[in-house]
Amino acid sequence: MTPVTAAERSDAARNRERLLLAARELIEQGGAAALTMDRLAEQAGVGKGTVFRRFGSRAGLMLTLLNDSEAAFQARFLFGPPPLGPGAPPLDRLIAFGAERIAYVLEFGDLVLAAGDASRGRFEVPAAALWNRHVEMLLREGGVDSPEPWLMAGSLNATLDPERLLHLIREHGVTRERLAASWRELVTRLVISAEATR
Amino acid sequence: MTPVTAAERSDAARNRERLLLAARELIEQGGAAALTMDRLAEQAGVGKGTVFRRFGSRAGLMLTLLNDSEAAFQARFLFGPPPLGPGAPPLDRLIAFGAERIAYVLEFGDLVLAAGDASRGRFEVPAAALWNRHVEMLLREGGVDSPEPWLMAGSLNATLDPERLLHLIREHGVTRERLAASWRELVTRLVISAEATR
DNA sequence: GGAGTAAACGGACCGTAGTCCGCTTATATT
DNA sequence: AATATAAGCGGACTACGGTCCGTTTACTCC
Repeated sequence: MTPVTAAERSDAARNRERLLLAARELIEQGGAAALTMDRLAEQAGVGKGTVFRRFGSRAGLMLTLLNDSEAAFQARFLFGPPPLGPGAPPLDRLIAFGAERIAYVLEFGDLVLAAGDASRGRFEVPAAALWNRHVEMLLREGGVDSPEPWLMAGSLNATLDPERLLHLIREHGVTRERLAASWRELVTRLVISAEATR
Repeated sequence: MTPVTAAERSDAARNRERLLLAARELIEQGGAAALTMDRLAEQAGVGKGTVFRRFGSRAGLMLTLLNDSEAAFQARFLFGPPPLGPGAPPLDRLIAFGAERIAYVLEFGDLVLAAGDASRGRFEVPAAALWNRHVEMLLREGGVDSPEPWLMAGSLNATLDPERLLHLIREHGVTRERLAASWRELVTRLVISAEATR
């Protein structure tokens, strides 16, 4: 039986495994900065062209490396237990969403940063569209009836920009808790404003 | 009389003029993308090392090129006529501030983008600290008593991130007016929330 | 098994930002 | 005017991300 999508050639599959393994090794040793495309190719015993054929760009590679944890994060806010997942009041879910994003950025810092370096900008990340829709939905449920909910949600998400968060943490010593509290204040005020004008 | 700060050597001054002139020429011809450090050095008839000695980095050069217009912008919101400058209600000034920033980013698009590429991140831009303080002040005057006004102001400014704005405009066809309206809605809701909890 | 073919491969190559260091020159001092 | 010196200069050099294209190889069909 011929597969609908052409099957991956065996050498391609083998090289993908090698590359992913080598990438994780390099990062474990020297952080994301130590992962250059040349070194990766060498470490994996593969030509440089192969690396780019596989992942498109350095940012694409980082995205692939983050894929699992990103999927897990998405599953948690889409289907997981409250307050992050469904079942809790929208404001609580919004607050939890921000706190979890901050924790996520903190955990994978450099990787997330490097993943955002795609030439077409860090707003092309497919996941970003999902976060936007999620925040948009929670805002609407929270009574924040915006004429342009998509833009409003985008504004809120811009607030969680990894570069900004990491800059505040690393250069200004701001703690994760303070960032989460600031996010909480922001979204709470929005919901309050919706209640006030009802 | 010896100047307090060592005077600039005459050849250095001459080269600075040459470089700035050449930079504006290159940008006029082919946009910011056409300004590479090698080309700039060649066009100005100086060595590459001189370019970097003068401006530190490509981002530093862009910052220098933007210096005048940035100073003008600052003067307008600090001392200019209302509603941007002092004299108008804080909410009106906030709204105007966002609208003007958006217009600014739109006008100098690529330059602003390139200026944010500094290795140490686009939050080191000295001007950013000023915008933050300004927004912080307007929030306080508007009754938004935040436990961490600095972070709250930073969040709002993150919303005006040039990369985000330009992405929305260029890739999604969002107009300046819609962006300004979204900003207006955001800050208005914050002020409303302050009034509601008074 | 052999031939045909499209996918995958590899590494030389390019353009870029940024560094380094031996040389040059403007300026201050006498 | 001669000298000293530190600021300035230039361009070869490096590291990096990304592209290109001639060559190799896994799979398919007979």
